[in-house]
Amino acid sequence: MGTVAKTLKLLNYLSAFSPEIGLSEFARLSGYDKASTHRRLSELVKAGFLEQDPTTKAYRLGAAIPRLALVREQTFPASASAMKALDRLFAAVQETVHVSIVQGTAGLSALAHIDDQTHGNRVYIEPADMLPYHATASGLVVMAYADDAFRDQVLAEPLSQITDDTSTQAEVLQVDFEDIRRTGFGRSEGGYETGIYGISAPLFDRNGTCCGAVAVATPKSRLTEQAEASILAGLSQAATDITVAWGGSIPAAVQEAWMQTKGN
Amino acid sequence: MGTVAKTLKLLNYLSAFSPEIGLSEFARLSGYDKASTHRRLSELVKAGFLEQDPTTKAYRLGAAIPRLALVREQTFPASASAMKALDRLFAAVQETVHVSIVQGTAGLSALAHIDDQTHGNRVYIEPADMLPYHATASGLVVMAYADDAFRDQVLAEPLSQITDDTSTQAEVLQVDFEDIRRTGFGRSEGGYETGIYGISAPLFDRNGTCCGAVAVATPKSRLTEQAEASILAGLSQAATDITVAWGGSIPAAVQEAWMQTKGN
DNA sequence: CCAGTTGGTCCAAATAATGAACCGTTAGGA
DNA sequence: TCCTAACGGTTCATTATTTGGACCAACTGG
Repeated sequence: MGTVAKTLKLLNYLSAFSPEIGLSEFARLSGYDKASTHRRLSELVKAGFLEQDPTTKAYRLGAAIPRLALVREQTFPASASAMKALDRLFAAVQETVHVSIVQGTAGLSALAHIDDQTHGNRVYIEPADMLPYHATASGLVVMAYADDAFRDQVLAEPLSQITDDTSTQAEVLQVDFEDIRRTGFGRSEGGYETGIYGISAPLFDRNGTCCGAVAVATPKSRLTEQAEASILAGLSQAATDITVAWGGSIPAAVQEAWMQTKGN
Repeated sequence: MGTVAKTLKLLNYLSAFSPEIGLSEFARLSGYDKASTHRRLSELVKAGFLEQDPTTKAYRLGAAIPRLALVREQTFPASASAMKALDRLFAAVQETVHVSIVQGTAGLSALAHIDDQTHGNRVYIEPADMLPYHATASGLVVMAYADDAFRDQVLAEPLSQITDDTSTQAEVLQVDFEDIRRTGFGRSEGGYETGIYGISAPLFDRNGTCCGAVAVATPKSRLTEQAEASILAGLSQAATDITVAWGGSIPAAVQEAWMQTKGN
């Protein structure tokens, strides 16, 4: 692994749950010594990717981040266009919805979300949280439409048991992937949070690669047949809208799968 | 310069004007050979900071960027809180307004902006664009309140002549800085764009460091005495609001300077 | 068909990263 | 009060990585 990769990996330890981390903690998390870790952190600070609290000495994400995000969003308004489609989807299903994008083999991260505010029993999405591929509807649908090399790489690493219902065996997941490819929708029943049912549809970039997913999360109790039909229709519409807005197109195989599934 | 710094510098060549750059162009811009540049770009792609168009082979900002931006914005909602203050400022002055933050010695970058839509003759802000310290009202006010080491570092590099009215002599700027510290407001008359008058106020972080600026840009023709008084009042209010929202506070010296200036 | 461009690769030489041991400081406990 | 253990940070001989000239294949315009 190159020096740059080791250095940038440090940024991944920062999250909404631990937005500030000190030197020793970084060293422990990364498995490197304090000297190397300190030099790496200093370089990230110099580049504006981190900034250091002068009193607590802890490191947090720096000013270069929002700048680069603006450049990307202005060039390629992924977030804005996703939000428009999410608005429509939310209006149709009245449940928590979100769009997430592939972050290498590490997982998916939520790019945009609308939280259900109407029901008492609702699902929250933690934005910028890394979602595991094997335990979420979004992750499963991305895996199902990813190329073999990517899938093998993800499955090669140990799959964490997040809830009692998480599938951690590659063989079981392979069967799930076939189901997903047949229906065009990903599903996860309590694999990430107990009692939460997730349904997802894949997003494709201009190269035809599956680069993310749009998903609805709902307590299983509210998932009537009628609600599910509305969710499936909304998801395929949203996935198409977002994919087109991103310059891609839905593969014919996926469109056919959707037609068949919704026809039932 | 460390390998990481050289690698991350590549990201700075991407902007709203050239959102995609190829290998040879990167090598030319960075002054390094193609072999090293290629390895660096590949590492950034692996880390998700860049992605490569498989047909044109050009590199653009990757999916890791929006994720980190969300983490930062969720931890520390700089953009959201700035936007609230900008809304009020815009309502008061009815001219193009923006908030920009320090990006090391490279310049300032716009974090949020509201463009004037009402007038025929209006000023546009290019978000995520790097604003030079010596040629903008925002840059000048930051320089005036920066520590000597930072100011010397910026002035040590050659100052580009952007318009005919740009001041490029350090001695002239030093006088400007004294004016700014006396009034509490930065000013630039056509230094960045001919005919545009900029007025700015400094923002301070929790360490008391000047970390950005809020500014109003207007055609000089609309800058009546009355309009200017309204702008100065709006700017000091907005600067205070944003600084407080960011966990900082306006130094007493700046508050006094504002009082005196507005009292005239 | 050539000259000049593009993206990308190879490998010996040059350079930068590494980490055990170290320092100064702070915080808590006996 | 002392003692211990944590913290952030630094030093420097050892070690591993980066570097860049030369090279290749592919494409483009004359």
